[in-house]
Amino acid sequence: MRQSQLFTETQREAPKDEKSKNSQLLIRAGFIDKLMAGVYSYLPLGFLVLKKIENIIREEIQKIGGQELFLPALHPKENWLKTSRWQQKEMFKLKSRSGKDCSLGWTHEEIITPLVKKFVKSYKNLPVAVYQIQTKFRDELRAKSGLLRGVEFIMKDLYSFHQDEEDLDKYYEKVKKAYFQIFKRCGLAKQTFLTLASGGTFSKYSHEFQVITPYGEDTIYLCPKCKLAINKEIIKEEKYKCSKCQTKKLEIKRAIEVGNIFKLKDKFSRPFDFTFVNREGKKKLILMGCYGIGLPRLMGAIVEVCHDEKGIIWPREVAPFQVHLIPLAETSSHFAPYPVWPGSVIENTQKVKKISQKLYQDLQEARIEVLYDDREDKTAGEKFADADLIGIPLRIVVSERTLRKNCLELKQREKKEIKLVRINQVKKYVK
RNA sequence: CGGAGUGUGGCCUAGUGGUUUAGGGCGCUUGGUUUGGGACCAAGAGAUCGUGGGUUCAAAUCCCACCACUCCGACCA
Repeated sequence: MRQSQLFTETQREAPKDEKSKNSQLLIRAGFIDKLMAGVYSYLPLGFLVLKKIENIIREEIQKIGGQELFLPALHPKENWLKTSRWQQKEMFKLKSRSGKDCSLGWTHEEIITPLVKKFVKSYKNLPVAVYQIQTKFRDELRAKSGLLRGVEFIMKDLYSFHQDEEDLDKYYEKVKKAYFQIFKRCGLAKQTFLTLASGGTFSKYSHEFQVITPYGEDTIYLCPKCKLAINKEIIKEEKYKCSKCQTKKLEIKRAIEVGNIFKLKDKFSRPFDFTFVNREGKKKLILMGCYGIGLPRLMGAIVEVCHDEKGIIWPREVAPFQVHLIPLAETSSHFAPYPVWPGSVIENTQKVKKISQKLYQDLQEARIEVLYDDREDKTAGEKFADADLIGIPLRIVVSERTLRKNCLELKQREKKEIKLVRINQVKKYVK
C-alpha cells in the first residue's frame, strides 16, 4: 500500500486521557479510534492487524476440527430464561417496537446449544466443534485500559460437544495446544502461561491463558519450574503451591487474560434437554466445552508486550505489513523543467524514486505485504519516526547514499543494526 | 456502583473574576527554502473555553446540576 493513500496520519502526542500503552500507541499510530469508553473503531492499519490475528486463530481452530459458523448478535429472551441467565448483569437488553424482549449477545451458549441440538441425535454425530468470530456486547461497569477491556469486542468462541467425559477431556487438551500455538504465532510465546482459574458460573475451575506484563489487570502466581500458574482469585483454595510439583516458591506476576477455556459438561445441555442416543441405545446428556479468545484484548496485549519508547514492534505474523519501504529523495518535481545531466543530484533523486517504485512492484508481485512511504513532502526524520511508531518488522531505505554503493539499507524494527544489502540481493532478506 | 481526578480549535497546552476582540506549540492551507531522525521562513484558516443553570456591573476563571473521559476499588465468561 502507498502510504500517501492512507487516510490516517500518525500523531505526535497521544490524547491525555489515554494512560495505557496499547491505546496510546495504537491511537498515535492510527490503528484505532475511540468512539466511547470501551468502544473502538479499527482503522485500515488496525483492521489489517485484527484480520491477521483472526486468521491465525481460524487456522489453528480449523486444525482441531472446528467448523466456522456465524450466529446472531440479537437474541430472544426465551433462550436466556431457560438457563436463568436473563438477569445477567452485563447483558444489554432492548425491546423491539412490538414489545419483544431481546438482548445483545455477550456469549452464545444459549444460542449454540439448541442449534446443535437440532442436528445431533446420535453418538454417530459426535464429537462436534463449532466456532465463530463475532462481536460481543458486555455492559461492563468499567471499560478500561484501551483494548484490554471493551464493552463491544470481537471474540472467537468455540463450543464442543461430546458423548462422554473422556472425549471432552481429550478435546480440551487439544484446544490447550491450539491456544498455545495461537499465542506463539502472535509473538507471545515467552509471556503466555496456562493458569488455573475460577470456573465462574460454569464449573469449579477453568484454565486461562495469561500474558505476563506489568499492565495486566490480573495477578497470577507462577511456578517457575512447571510454568503453570494459579490466578490470585483462587489461590487460597490452592494453598499457595504449584498444582503440579507442589512447590511453594511461586512468583507473583501481573498478567492479561487473553484466553479462557471451560468444561461446561451438562451445564447447558441439561436446561435445553440436549440428549443423544449412545451405542447402547440409551439417551444421555451431551457434554460441552467452551473456549474463548478476545481478539482486541489479544491485540492490546501484543502491544503491551511488544513496544519500545519509539513505538510498536509488531511480531511478524500479526504485523499489518511485512516491509516498510522508505525512499529518501529530494522532491524532484520543482526541478523537473531543468535538464538532467548524468551524476547530478536530480538524476540521483529520480533514481531513488525509480528504484523504490520498482522494488515496490517486485515485492508486491512476490506477494510480500509492503507499506510504501511514497510521501514526497516528508523529511527523513519524520518518515523514520512514523516507521518506528507503526512498527513494521522490516524497514528498507532507498536513498542516494545507499545507491552510491548500489545498495539498500535494511533494518529490523526490533534491532539496532543497519545492514547494507545489494539491490539484487534484497529478496533473500525478505520472507 | 463507591472513591479520586480531568474537560480550552483535530492533538498537547497557557490563562484561576476586568486591555482576553481567549495566547502558544504540533497538525492543516498557501508561497518559498530545505531533505538520513518529527527542518526553516512568511502569510492564513480553525474555539460560542464539555452542557445547562446561577452569583456578579463583569465568568474560561466562582457556585450548583448534569454529561463525558481517565485512574483506584468493587464487579467481570
